[in-house]
Amino acid sequence: MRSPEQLVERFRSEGLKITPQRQLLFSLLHENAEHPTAEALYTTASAQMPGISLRTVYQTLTDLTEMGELGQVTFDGGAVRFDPNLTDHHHAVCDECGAIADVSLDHLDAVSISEPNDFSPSSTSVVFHGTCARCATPTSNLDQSANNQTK
Amino acid sequence: MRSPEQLVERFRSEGLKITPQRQLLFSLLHENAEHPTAEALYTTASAQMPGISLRTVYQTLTDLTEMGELGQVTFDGGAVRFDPNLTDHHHAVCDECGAIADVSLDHLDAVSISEPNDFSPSSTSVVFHGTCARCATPTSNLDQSANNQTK
DNA sequence: TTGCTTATTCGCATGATTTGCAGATTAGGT
DNA sequence: ACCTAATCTGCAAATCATGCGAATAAGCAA
Repeated sequence: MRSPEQLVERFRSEGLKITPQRQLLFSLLHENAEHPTAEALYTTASAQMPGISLRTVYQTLTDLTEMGELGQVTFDGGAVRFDPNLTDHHHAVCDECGAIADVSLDHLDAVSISEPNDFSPSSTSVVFHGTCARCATPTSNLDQSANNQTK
Repeated sequence: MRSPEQLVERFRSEGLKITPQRQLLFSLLHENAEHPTAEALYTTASAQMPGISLRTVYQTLTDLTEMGELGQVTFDGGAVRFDPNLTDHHHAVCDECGAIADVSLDHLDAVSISEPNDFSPSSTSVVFHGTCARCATPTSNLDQSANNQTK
C-alpha cells in the first residue's frame, strides 16, 4: 500500500473525497504488518475516532482492495485479514499466539507440480504453520501482548 | 480417509453407533476428490436420503475431522472444504471453474524462509491459482458440468 | 422380541463475518 | 454560503457454522 499522502493524492485524482475516516484508516494501515481483520481495525480506529462505523471500515477496506492498494488473506476459515504489503511474499502463522508474519522464500522457483501436469498456475501462495521466535523462546514469554486466537 | 468398511470398524470399536446417515456420508466421502463443502455433501446426501439434516452432515464431518480421518481446507475465505486425501499433498484452484485439484510437488524441500529466519515451520501448504486443463482447452469447453462458483 | 440406555439425529436459535440498502451527512467546488 | 454527489452510518439480511434440547434409534441384555 502506498503512503497515506500518496493515497490522498490518488483518491483526489480519481474524484473521491478525503474524509477523516479514510485518513485515519490510511494511517492505521500504513506499514501495518499485523494483518488485521476488519474488526481489529475498527477497534483501533474507534479509540481515535469514537463513532466511526464498522460499515465504513469494511467499505474502505473493500475500496482499497479493489484499487489494488491492499491484499487480502485468510487462514483456516477465519475472518479476512488485510495486508498492505504488496511485494511478493508469503506467510507464516504462529499456532501459539496467532501472529502472522510476512516471509520471503528462497528457491520457490524450483517447486513444480509433479502430478497432475496439466495445470497452469498463475500464482503461488505458501503458508507455513509453526511457532514464532517469541513463542519458541522459553524465557521471556512475558510480554504476550499479542493476539492469541483460539479460533 | 479409510474405507467405509474400516470406518465402520473404527466407529464400532470406539463405542460409536453405525447409523444410515453415517454410512451414507462415509460412502459419499470415500475417494471423493472434489473437496466438497458441507452444503455440497448435504445436497448429494439428500438425493439419496431425503430428510437427512444439514446439522447431521456438519456433525459427522466434524467428527471425522477430529478423528483425523478427514482434512479441512479453505480457499479465499469461502466455506470449509473437506478432503479425504490424507497423503502429503497440496492444491491447485482453477479460477475459471472453481475446481480444486490435489497436486504433488517436486523440490518443495528446497524452499526455505529467507526472512525472517526465526520462524520454525511445522507444516507447509501451497496453493496454486490458475487454469485447469479442462478450462485451458479452447475446443471442448462443451461439458462444463462442474461447479463454476463466482464467490 | 422386548425393553433399556445412551449415542445420534434433527430443527431451531444463535453467533460470526460480511454485504445491501436508504436516509442523513459532508467534502469540495461554484 | 450553497449545491450536489460522494460518503457515512445503522440496520436488515445473507452465508457459514455451532450450541442446545427434545425426539429418535442403535446396540446390547434378558
